[in-house]
Amino acid sequence: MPRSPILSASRIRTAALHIIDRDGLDGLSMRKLASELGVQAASLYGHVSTKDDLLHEVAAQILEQVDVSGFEGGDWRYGLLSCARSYRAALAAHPNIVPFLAYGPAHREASLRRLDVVHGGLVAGGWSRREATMIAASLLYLVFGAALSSFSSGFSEDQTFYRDRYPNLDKAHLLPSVARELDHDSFELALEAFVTGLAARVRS
Amino acid sequence: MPRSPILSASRIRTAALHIIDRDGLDGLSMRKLASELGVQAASLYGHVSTKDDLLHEVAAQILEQVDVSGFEGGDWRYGLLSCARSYRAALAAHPNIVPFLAYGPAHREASLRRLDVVHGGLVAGGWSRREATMIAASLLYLVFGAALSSFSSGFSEDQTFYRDRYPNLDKAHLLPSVARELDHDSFELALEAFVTGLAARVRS
DNA sequence: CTCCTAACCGAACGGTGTTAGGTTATCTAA
DNA sequence: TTAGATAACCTAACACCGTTCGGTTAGGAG
Repeated sequence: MPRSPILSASRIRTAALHIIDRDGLDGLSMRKLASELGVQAASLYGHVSTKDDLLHEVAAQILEQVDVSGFEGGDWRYGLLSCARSYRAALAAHPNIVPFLAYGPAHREASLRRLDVVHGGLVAGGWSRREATMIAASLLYLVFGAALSSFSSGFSEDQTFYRDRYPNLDKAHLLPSVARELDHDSFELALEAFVTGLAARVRS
Repeated sequence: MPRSPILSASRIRTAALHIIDRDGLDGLSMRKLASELGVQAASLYGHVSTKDDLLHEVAAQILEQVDVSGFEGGDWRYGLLSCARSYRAALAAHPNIVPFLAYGPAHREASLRRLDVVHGGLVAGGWSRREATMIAASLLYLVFGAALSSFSSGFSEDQTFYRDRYPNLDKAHLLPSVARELDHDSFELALEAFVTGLAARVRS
């Protein structure tokens, strides 16, 4: 073999994700990525076919961490809760890439595999196929909505900005310092209310 | 006054939204926008400070259509349901701009004004301020999640793609032809389950 | 020692958002 | 009627982007 490679698909993926986490999705450029790897931009294309493709690979890597094993016990409620929490945790670890992840989850192998498990678990739990599809979709709504429109990255650090303008919002709990906790609690509230509502529906 | 203007902020906004609806968010460039307005790209900057700013103006215009008057009757459940439906309808009318809309809704004047109303309506309905904040956040999760990770733009038209690969997903109801209806029904399911779950919580 | 070949580089193409400075057309004031 | 003011638009350019083509280089295989 000629020349030992200093690049690899895995190293590129790792560096790309690091840049995205640090500089945002728009902060990732092939030139910057190459530069941080000690290489010229053109060299990347020996390992990655396209920037879009690279992003999909990074996306798949993140989605691999979503755990749907909670459905194995046969309890669809526990399956739903644990899967949603795992999903959210995976997204919350890399919030900057969520907008990309949210675009067309149904085209992603890793996403479909998990969706299939969720769907199967729901049907096994007594839901119709159509209902299972809708519930799985709702789960994605919640998870992606929570990861995307989170408070953490939403409100200004300057509390006085909200004072007088929005009488109901001028509260300390909107400060970014507690926003992370609020995001978590809001997601838990939404998730539990959703599952509770589903359970109520199955009983009637 | 010199020379009658052929450009205006409003005309630019309208054309921009039209391009976004037709060609997607990435399909909007200042040069293309200018071209469709019969003008050179630089001319746009007399009416719009920045492309990002233009997008925010378009976003605000869309958010203005969200109706939160449902809270006026004093019934927080109805308020929540009607506001969520109105919100989703506004987003679903222009799905391509949703990824931009989802990014930092808390920085947008129009969004905050509505959030304030929702928050107030929930507090008036007996929820604590913190609970009201979390419920409002949950509502955004649902609405943006539904608008963003919708089935309509998710699954392949080619049904055979899913056959054998994902045994639980190989169903006719995943076809894009019915995906729009499925999206709507899934959102309704999620929304009603969520509100039902909240009502159950308030009763206990 | 030579050849082969994979890994990387330099330079370029067409595209992007944005800006500085110049032109043009119309309205106002003398 | 004409001169000036000025808003609206344009030309040209900058720095960046993703991507490609053709070349160079380093190291193992014969």
